Amino acid sequence: MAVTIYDVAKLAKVGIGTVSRAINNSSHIRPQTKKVVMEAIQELGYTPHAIAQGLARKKTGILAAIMPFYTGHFYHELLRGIMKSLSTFEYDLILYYVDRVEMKNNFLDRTLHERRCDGVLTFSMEISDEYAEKYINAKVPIVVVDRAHDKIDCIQVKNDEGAYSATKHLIEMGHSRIVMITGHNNSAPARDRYQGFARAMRDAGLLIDADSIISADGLDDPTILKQNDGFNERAGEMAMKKLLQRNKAEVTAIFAASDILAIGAMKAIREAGLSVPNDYSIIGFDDIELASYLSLTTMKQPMYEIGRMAVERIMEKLENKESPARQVQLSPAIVVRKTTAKLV
Amino acid sequence: MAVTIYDVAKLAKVGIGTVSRAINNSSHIRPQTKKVVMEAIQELGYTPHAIAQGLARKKTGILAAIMPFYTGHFYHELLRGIMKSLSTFEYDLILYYVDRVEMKNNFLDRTLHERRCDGVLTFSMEISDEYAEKYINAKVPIVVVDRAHDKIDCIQVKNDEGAYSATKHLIEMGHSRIVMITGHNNSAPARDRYQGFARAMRDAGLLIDADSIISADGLDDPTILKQNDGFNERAGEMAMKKLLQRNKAEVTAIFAASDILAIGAMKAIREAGLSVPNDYSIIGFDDIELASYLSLTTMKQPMYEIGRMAVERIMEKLENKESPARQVQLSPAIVVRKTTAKLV
DNA sequence: CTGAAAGCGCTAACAG
DNA sequence: CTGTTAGCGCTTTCAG
Repeated sequence: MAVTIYDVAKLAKVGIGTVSRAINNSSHIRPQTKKVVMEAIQELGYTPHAIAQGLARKKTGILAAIMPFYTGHFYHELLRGIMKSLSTFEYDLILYYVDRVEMKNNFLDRTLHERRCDGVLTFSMEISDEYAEKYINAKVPIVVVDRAHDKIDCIQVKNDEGAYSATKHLIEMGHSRIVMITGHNNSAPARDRYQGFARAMRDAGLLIDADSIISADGLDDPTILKQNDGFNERAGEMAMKKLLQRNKAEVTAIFAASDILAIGAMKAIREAGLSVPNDYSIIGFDDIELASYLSLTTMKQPMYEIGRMAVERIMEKLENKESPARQVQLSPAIVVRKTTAKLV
Repeated sequence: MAVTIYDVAKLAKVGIGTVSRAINNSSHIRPQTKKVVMEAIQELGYTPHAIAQGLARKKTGILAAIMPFYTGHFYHELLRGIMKSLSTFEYDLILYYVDRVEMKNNFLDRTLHERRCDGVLTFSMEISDEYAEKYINAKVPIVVVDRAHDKIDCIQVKNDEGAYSATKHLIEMGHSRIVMITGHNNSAPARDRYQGFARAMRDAGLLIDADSIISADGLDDPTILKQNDGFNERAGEMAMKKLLQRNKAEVTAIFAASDILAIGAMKAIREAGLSVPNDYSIIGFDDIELASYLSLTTMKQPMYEIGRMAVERIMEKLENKESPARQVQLSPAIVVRKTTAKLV
């Protein structure tokens, strides 16, 4: 058997309570006593049993991160920010990867009841009012990333504003016939980004109608919708193909609601023998790693920063469970590369 | 306070032992009794306290994954395989992200002593004999991924064989002046891949000398080595620049020991006003996501599969701690895309 | 300041 | 089959 607090106590000739005080640097212990205990700990190579501590302290030192599976691009930076920040707080992270929607509630329930973690972070997942309430009642701190909820803490980018800036950039480049390519209409980012797009168009006095938007919903291939709310490469490709067939309209620019959609669209453009930005200017959203390699102009979401903030926020809530919910919104920044150009 | 096993016992009018039997589907319980208990559990919405279970059972239901930080590319697929497989076994995963080498031993020690997890997976990290021994003595199952050790379980790709195939592909395309660009000479994959490269050259009766390899070690910029053992984009770029300056040699093909190095090299080639595969054929190693977007010919490492196997192997060891260490090696497969061409 | 003792919530003998 | 009890290893009163 491994060495326990009793072994240390025996060797140091003190009670186990004193050992506990020594390792939890309690102030109620004489420096000299502490020294003796520490030496015994050294000698035996003792490390507290995390699970036993957890049970006694009623806290685990663990956070849960529930995130969707499909898109590696986005989440790596987020994770980096989270892990970096977490190490400051001496907390560990359990990863729950959701690859089918049905699993979502399962994980939410587990974090709610199993008490394996002290708090939870969710990513790009709608949280229903029902679950929001459950978390509040159970007093399990939660922060929702990349999605909004007015009753609980959340951090996300200003989707509306970002879409507005993206569209405005296109307009400033001289484009007036602009089409938005987007994912599943039902998803919150799709809706918010559409609002920003439409607002920018209206503000510039430009025409906007049903033909101004091609969403994954309208595409033939039904499997397209399944993956990542329709924000996938194939959806972008199919949407662009659809646009290319509608050759009547003199569209000159595309606002893609995600980089992946933009990449799919560019593929379709290339395959049609056309080129970017000569035939079409295109701007994406996210600034995933691929974007820089493909020189895609896009709206940058500060993923690393968001990850960091999410952790800091949840640590605050862990300190003070009564701290009222706070909705944080960050502004995405435009990154101009080579897929957008002045209309000649 | 949340509902405990005592509440359930009281409501079901049984002892807590019986409740325990019911939830752990023990065979020593009358179906009728079990039914009553289950109903009580339903009614109260009881979920066992994972930490308390862990303490009593002496197992946590958690695996630790210790992985390096810097390269998102490689690890996403690996994680997917792991998580997918893990869900089959009802195990959770704690992620330890190593972003400075000094942290490595810290995490190894923690998994060894803290007993927060039942087993550990390490990735792309050399495990010293000292630690290997510690794991064996402590009887904590470990499987080492993407690195070898003869005393403990490990899974990796045949680096030597992969490099051989890559080089052979170049040779079959008619190239004879081939240079290998690689990371830190000290890293095991760099060494193994060099062996494969050299063997292929020799087998084809081709010249191989000091000029045939440019490693990150020989590069001016010292920061290059820091990141990911010299397997980074900048190192690839600098190495290629160095080669381009050495214009005397009529090198026509490059074997890059990783895709990221290849991408860096291609950048340098492009910036020199040359092109791939016209001026240089280039093949990478890994088949990261970017590779397909950039049409890079490369050696594919079956990451998802490796992740799956790592989990399966560690579950076996969890079942049977005496199971002898096993070294598994998978063959990488060539993926021919557009950066390699016949020499004309 | 420090030792003893009472839990934390559950599992696993041990009787019956 | 089932209730009771003794831990699992640690924290935290509670006396002293």
